[in-house]
Amino acid sequence: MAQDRRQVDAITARDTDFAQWYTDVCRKAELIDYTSVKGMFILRPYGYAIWENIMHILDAEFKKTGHTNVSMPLLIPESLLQKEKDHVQGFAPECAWVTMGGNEKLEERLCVRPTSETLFCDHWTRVVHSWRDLPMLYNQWCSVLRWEKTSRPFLRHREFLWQEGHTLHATPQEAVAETEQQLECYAKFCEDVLAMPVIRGKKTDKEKFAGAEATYTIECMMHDHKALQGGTSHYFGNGFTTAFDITFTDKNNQQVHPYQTSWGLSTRIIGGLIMTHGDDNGLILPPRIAPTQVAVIPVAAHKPGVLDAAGALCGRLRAAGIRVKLDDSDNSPGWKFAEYEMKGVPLRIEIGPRDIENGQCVAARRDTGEKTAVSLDALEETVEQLLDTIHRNLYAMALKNREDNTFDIKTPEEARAIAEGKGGFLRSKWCGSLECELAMKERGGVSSRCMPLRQSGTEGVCPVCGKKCTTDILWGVAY
RNA sequence: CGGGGCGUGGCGAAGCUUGGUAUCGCGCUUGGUUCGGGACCAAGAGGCCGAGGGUUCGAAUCCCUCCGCUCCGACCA
Repeated sequence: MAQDRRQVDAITARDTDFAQWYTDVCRKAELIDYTSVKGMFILRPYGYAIWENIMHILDAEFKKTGHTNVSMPLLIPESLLQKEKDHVQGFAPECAWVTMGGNEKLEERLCVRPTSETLFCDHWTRVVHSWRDLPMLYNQWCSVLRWEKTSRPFLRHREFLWQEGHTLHATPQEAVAETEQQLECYAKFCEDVLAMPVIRGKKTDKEKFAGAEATYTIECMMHDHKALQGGTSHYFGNGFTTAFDITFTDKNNQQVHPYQTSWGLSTRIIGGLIMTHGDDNGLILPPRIAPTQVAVIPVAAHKPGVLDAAGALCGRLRAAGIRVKLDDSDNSPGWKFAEYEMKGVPLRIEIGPRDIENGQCVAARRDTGEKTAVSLDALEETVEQLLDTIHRNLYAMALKNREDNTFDIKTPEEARAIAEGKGGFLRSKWCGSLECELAMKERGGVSSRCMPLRQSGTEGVCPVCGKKCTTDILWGVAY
């Protein structure tokens, strides 16, 4: 891997200062711009193009499982937000409020939605009557607002884009199955499209969503060994539906409360993408999500035949369904190489007079830097293979990073030593008590990430209280 | 919200201690030569120095207030 040579001075070296590297990449790859309001970010065309691809792919998946899109209001009356007490306690500290309409003070202040459970519930009280109305399988693509104190591009915006799925079911079993199905949908998406290995797990009571009965998560490890929650799926039981008095008549002619779920994935995942795959030369985008999969660079473009050959090559790739961009600007080839590396384009193709003579082009992989000559006779197949190889290599490298940095720990102090050193996921047993979880934070400096769905089933002892228990849990430092 | 660093053409910086005509690199524009890892030459354009107030004959520079960015904490599905 020829990655030790940094081509782009403008980007801080990743291992020198990871946080600065991250910010540099967001800016230099033209993903994001700052605005005059703290915590509000602009997704520039290239950044938004990544989100558009995420939307298209996920939206199609949601529709395969029967979900439909809706659009809910931006504002929530305070009285509505307060109907479920755990929920309002969780969100009230970070709500922004509208108090004026024109020049007049509003009778009741309105919260800018931080999440829309209450809006969906309010709607459902009016439209759900019979078991025949269930399940309700709704989703919306929108932005929400949370008044965060500190903000970072993609990882923590005050306003961020996401999708929030909200569903209602006749039985708890059905609702739990929905929660699990959507978690798996996110996990597959991360692995198969974003080349991000994830751990499917369940949050502890302390870490679960305000108002939820159970919260499921996919946890990803970033290159700096910190954890990022990639998406969540919640099972609500009938807590909200009881608080909002949503009822339906079941098959036995009984009035009962339905069971509810919600699940969300936000632009934060783009931050995860950057921190999972990026390197010293900038962003690296996995091929299946990259807005541009192949950048074609003509070399000595002024010489006869070069631009034509480059154009023909692009046409063939485009016809094969590959997202390709021809850069015929008058920047030098070297400038273009650096530019597309910074922007994480997975594959670059160079074509110059020498190649044309030999009936070939040169393909350069973004992940390894490796250059190979590609015969024009086998162009489409070779490019498709290379893109596929890049996806698998990115996944494998991310997985190796996670496996190499996951450690078994026996005490909170052992956890602290690792967390304060190189960091990583820390694996132990857990007795299930809040006291021990808090002690891990206090003495170990780590928070619980999740209890993996795939449990070993073995018996061990809680690292804090020493009680015998079987639950596997992962700890770590999170974004 | 606490502690540190920072704010000067589009970007990155120097100038501030010791007040006196706005400086450099990159980028941008035009023309020419180049073109296989961020090319070169020449000529240009572009800045009420984050905002507001004060001190002074005079403020990028000194003093106060505010805002923003950033890092570390706290907080945060």
